[in-house]
Amino acid sequence: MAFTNHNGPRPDTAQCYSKLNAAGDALYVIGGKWRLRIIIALSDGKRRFNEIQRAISGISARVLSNELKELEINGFVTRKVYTDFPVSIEYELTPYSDTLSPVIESLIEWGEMHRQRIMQGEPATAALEETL
Amino acid sequence: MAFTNHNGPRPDTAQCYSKLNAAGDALYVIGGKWRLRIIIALSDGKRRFNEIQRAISGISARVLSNELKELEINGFVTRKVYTDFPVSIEYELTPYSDTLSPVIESLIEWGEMHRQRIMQGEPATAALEETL
DNA sequence: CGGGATCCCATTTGATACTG
DNA sequence: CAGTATCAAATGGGATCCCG
Repeated sequence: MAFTNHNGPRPDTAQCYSKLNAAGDALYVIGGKWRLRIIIALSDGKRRFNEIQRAISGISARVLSNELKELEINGFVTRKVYTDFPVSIEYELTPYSDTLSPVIESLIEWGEMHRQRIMQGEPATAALEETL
Repeated sequence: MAFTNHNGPRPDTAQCYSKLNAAGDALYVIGGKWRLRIIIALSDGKRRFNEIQRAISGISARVLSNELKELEINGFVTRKVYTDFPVSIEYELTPYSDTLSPVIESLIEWGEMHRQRIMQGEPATAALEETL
C-alpha cells in the first residue's frame, strides 16, 4: 500500500518506476555501444573473431574480446573451439539471444527511419557525419 | 551489384551490414546509460528537473543536465520555461519521441523477463545485485 | 529550484606491439 | 587467426561550490 494517491506527485509514478527498473536491468546487460551490435553481427550464424571485428566498424580487438566474454558470461553467446585442423574458433548466439529479437528488430527499424529523417535535414544534428 | 554471391563469405552479408549500420545510427542518439531512461521518465507527462533526477536512481545533476541538452538538440525533448510566479521549468517529450515506443516497450518487456530469469538463478550473473 | 563551472579521479578506449 | 599486454589519451562521472 505504499502508493495511495492521496495527492502525491502522480498516481502512475509507481508504474513508471517499475518501467525504469526494467529498462535499467535490460540496459545493464545489453547496453553500451557494442553489445547489441555484436549480437546482430552474429544473428545470421556462427562467426569467427576477425569476421565479427570486420563486420562491426570501429571496434578494436581488445574491446571485442572483452565484450564477447561478457556476452558469454551472461548467456548470450557461446564460444566453440573446433580442434580439427586447422583449429578454428567460432562464436554463436544462444537461444536466449533470440528473446532479444523484438528489441533488436525495433531498434533496427527505428534506426532506418531515423536515418531517413536526418538525411532530410530535420534537426540540427551532426550525428551521422561519420556513418555517411 | 556490389554483392553477387559468386562465393563470398555469405550472401546475406550485405543485409547484415545494413542492419548493423541502422543499429549503429540508433545507438548513436539513444545509446548510453541514461538516454532511454530519461525518455521513459518523461513518458507520462511533463516533469521538472529534480523530479526526473529523483525518478532515475543514480544519475547526477550534471549528467542529467547534459543528457537533457543532447536530447533537446536531437529533437526528443523540449524545455519549457513557465514565467508565472514562481518560475518553473518543465521538460516534455516531443512527438518524435513517440516513434521510440516500439523500442522502449520491447526493451522494458525484455527487462522484466530477464529479471525473472536472473532471480531464478539461471546464469552466473552478479548483475542485478544493486537493484535488488 | 534549476542548473553552470570547476576540480579531480576512475574507468574506458585506442594504438601498437607481441604471442601461441 | 585469436587474441593479450602495455601505455597514453580520452571520456565519464562524482563532489563541491556557486548563482539567479
